[in-house]
Amino acid sequence: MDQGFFTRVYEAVKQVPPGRVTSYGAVAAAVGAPGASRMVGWAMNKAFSYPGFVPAHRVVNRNGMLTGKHAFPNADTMQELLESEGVDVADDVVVNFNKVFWDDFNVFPE
DNA sequence: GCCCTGACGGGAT
DNA sequence: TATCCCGCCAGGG
Repeated sequence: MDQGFFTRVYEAVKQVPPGRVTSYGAVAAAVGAPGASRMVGWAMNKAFSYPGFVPAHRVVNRNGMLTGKHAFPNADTMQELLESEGVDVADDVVVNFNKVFWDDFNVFPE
């Protein structure tokens, strides 16, 4: 049941628990599209149009940098949300990214 | 229906 | 180790 590539990405991102962050590549691989990290970011941009809450702010690039903060109402919203969940962010970059990194996705059976 | 862009990632230099 | 270039897939003009 192909609900759409984006939907699959949203479901994966929604699996990320608060206080934890993941990378686009990890999500892409989780949905069965390793390398399509760009698609993940593109989907996140549309995440606000998706019903339900998609923690797009918990998805950063592999450097831990908040590259998508511009997609939020305010450029600081993404950072504020992360800090609010216990994720330390400094200069648009997740501190201790290696510690808060989360990739225990529930792999989809296809 | 073609071309370009886009919240990235990895390999090569 | 840092920087550059190419490739992923889908959407929009």
